Amino acid sequence: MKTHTESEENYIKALYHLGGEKAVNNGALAQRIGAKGPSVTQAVKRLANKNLVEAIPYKGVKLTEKGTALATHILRKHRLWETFLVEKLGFGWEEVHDIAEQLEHVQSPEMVEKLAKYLGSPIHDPHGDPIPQPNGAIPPTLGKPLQPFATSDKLRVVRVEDAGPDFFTQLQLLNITLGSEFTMSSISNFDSSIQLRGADGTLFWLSHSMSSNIYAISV
Amino acid sequence: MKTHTESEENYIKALYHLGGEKAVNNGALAQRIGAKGPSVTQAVKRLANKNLVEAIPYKGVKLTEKGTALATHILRKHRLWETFLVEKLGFGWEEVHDIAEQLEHVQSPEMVEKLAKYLGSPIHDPHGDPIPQPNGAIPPTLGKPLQPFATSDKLRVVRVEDAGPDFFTQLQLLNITLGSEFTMSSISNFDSSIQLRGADGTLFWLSHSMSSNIYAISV
DNA sequence: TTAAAAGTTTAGCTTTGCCTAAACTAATAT
DNA sequence: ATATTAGTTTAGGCAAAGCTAAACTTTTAA
Repeated sequence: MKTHTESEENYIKALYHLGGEKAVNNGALAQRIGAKGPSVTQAVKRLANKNLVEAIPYKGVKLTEKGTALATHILRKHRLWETFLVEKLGFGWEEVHDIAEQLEHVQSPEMVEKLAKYLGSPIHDPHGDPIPQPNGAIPPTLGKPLQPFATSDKLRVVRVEDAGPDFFTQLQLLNITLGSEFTMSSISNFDSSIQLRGADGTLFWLSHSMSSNIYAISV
Repeated sequence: MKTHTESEENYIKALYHLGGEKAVNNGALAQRIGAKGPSVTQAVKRLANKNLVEAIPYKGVKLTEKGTALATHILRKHRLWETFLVEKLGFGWEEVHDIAEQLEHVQSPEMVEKLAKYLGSPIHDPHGDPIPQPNGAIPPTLGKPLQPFATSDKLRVVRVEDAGPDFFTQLQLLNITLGSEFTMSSISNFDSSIQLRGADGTLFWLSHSMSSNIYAISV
């Protein structure tokens, strides 16, 4: 049974995030991985030899079916571990990404499934992102940004973008977590900032850059 | 902040198990690591450059204080993860070693301490082996083999050696786990096999090779 | 005490994975 | 339409980590 290096897995993950099915160019991949162009060209060759990607020189790279399957499996592990770190160990949202990045490379199919069961077979991680299922199926990505909602709509926060530590700190200050419910109070025509009313009646404003990283559903 | 490769950590761990303070020779280390002599000689040089070991050519290698500290920290992680895998995920004794071997390389001091707390700050792992504490202190190694006990002594199993999958299977068949209590029924002068009586009155024999891997205390 | 056997190190090769500098291809702007 | 710029790939280097074969110590046995 073939196994993959961490570097290989990181390239596969990057390709999945950047393109999914579509082709990705050298530069984008290099930036994402944090390596230089030639290193990427070389790495892509190794991946192509293992039938994880298809590459056309000067044009771009894309995942094969095999590569996509590997990517979703790694993503499953990543998001299960993030769930573990937050729900069981008490880490904050913002702290778990780097640790999960290490844990996702641990190889043990039995452990992954036991972990999933232990966590209650979740289908969304602590950020609200879908957790790929054992068969590779991806649960629906929940919610839409706040802009489209209309005044006096009731909404529940179901997902947040990973927009860096400062974003998470701000969420914490505003007491916004997954599952929080609000009523749409008003939208500024000037700068697209949004006013929400909390369950306890408190009113507050969200800048556009905050609200565009917060996803909600109607309730 | 310096970090170490997995290979380096594996050598440090091997040295700790083989020698502790004392010097270890090339051959023993090679066997333990599963590499050939020249690879070991080379690896030892890298470790010496980082002040993790002291080596005298043709004589042997031993851990420095820094190396020992690293070894106990890795061992702490290993045994905490084993505890997690057994207590929380429901793995059997025999299955956890290889997975813990991967998990022990994950770097996150905060996670280690949160994990420890989550597990109830254990001082012994599922095999009864002591878990090094954050300051490097090693809790006492519990129990002694069964031979020294006298007929009609009451004893509790507190530790088992990792003597391979077949050993664990046999323990399972005999219904022996950590905490099991028995009465010493008799000892054969012929082949040193031992007869125990279980709490439920059942009598059974243990071969010498079984009993010498089982450690108990008087109760 | 010296010769053979056993163990260790050096020398030199391989792959992974990263780098810089130079060559090459593609895109864009006059 | 061509020349410059931007992006990509080759060429050649380096470190980690493994290997085999050959050289060199150390130990053991005649």
